[in-house]
Amino acid sequence: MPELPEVETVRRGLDGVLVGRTITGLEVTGRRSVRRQRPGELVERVVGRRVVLVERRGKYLALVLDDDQVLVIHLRMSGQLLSVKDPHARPRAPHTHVVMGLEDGSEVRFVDARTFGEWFVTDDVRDDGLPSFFDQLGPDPLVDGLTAPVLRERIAGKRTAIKVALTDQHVVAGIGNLYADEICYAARVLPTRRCDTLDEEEIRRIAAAARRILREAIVLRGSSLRDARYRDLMGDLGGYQTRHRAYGRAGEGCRRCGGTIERLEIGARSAYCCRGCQH
DNA sequence: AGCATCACCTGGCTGC
DNA sequence: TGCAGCCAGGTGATGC
Repeated sequence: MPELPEVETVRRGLDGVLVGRTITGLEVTGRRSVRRQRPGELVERVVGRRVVLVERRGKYLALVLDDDQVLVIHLRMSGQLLSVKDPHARPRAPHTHVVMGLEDGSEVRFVDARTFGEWFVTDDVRDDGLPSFFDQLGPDPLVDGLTAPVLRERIAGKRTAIKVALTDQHVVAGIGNLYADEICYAARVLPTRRCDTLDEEEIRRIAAAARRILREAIVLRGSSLRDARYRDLMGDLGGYQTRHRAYGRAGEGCRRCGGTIERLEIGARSAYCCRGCQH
């Protein structure tokens, strides 16, 4: 499940293969991957355009085109982008739903088994050339930074669990179920703690943990889990899964206090934590 | 308005 | 061994 570190890794890959190149073809074969507009409209508006910039906010990828439109891609649960240099030599993987052809003969393929991911093009952009709906997102910890005062202001007065707030893209952009657990664990705060019960020191620890963990996960090119099959643009696995301290470790020992990692449910989502050292 | 819950979707795993 | 049924979760809609 791609979150900020995985999407940022893919963005860096796309930056190398797309910027300055012209999109020579776009084939939409999946029925659900393009749903905000007719697939034919997307193809017509995008083909022939040159990519001038590849940006990211939270889990959204934004390909800024030379006519000021933006091609937006969200991977959601299982979406994968793959760069293929020699398309005829490599058969398309099952669940390939969109194929973008480039002027150098290479392709970028969108593979998405669960079909939650989506592509759409918009010309509703801000002064900085990025989609206007990005205004609805909270600060991106990597792009905008996430200081303790900013986090305090974003969660002020909230009665929800801190984990619910951290994974709410309107509060902070880019954190999903996995990194929220890792951040709460590193901050020694239970994911179930109500936002309005957190003191200054705890908020400071959460903000610091978010910055550190997301940065470290990007260095290791994201997390590839056993079931989900996240790979980067070149098809390589990430390496951060070996650093997980909470997520997916129910019943295993806590590496900090020797307690046991528990699996809880918060709003029908799993949450992993240690009651021994998170409070 | 703010918060909780549900629908969407299917590969892979569990258990009988 | 085969297969039914469950689980995973980001986002937007719906309900309270």
